[in-house]
Amino acid sequence: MFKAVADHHRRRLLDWVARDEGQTLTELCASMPMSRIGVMKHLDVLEEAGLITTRKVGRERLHYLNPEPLREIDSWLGGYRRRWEERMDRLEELINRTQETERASEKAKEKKDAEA
Amino acid sequence: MFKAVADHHRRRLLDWVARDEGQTLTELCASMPMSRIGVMKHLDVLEEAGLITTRKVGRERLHYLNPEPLREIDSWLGGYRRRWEERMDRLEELINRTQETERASEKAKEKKDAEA
DNA sequence: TTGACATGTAAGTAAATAGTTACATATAAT
DNA sequence: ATTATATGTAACTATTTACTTACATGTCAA
Repeated sequence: MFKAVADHHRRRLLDWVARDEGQTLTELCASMPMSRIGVMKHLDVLEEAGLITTRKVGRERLHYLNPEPLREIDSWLGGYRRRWEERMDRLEELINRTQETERASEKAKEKKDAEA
Repeated sequence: MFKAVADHHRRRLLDWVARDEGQTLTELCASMPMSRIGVMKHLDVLEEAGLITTRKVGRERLHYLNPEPLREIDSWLGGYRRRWEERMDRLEELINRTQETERASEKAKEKKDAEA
């Protein structure tokens, strides 16, 4: 599943399906820079991963999104979300400290200017 | 980058690095079911993707986490998070309706029992 | 029913991936 | 100085991936 969305072509396809559900194969092909078969195979991979479902209507195949499996990625990411927030906090703190230093040296300069 | 974490061995390695930063190559190897070179190559991929950084100290190489690039995955996922919550809501609603129906038929049964 | 259109299957290919063994180098410890 | 430890590099192999072209089937529409 992770591998299914690791490919940027497949992510684009999934985004496309999500934006407008019920598209046919040929409609989806139009947005991709490759042969119909290539697109079909990517869609097969997405379906295999459970990220899209298909329904056959007459001679065409319609594609629908199933976002469910993506929760797995989300929950894996969960543990790391904390980490980059921590980093962000540290960075913010650093910026604050830098600004304090700047303010301090500015004040010193003002004082010096006043003395002169 | 997506491809770097698409592999479950690499995800495990990354989790391992995250849990205890500053581990050496051989320490990390201990947790993996493959040769040292195999592990090294996976770590190289993770480093290439910017997910870990390394520092050489003496004869050993220490590994540190950099969670930053994972934000890209998080933000890509963002658009879909809404989707599965919607689905969840619909499901909940369905459950509520079902329970109402059950309550209704239960009441009907009570009434019938009372009549009898 | 015949032609056009949408999809499906088979088979082949070039390149990337995931792993290996064998050997080389650099540093620490005795 | 020698030996053991930690890492690095090279070269090779098997499998998977990401495509392709050529052909087959199924369905709509005139």
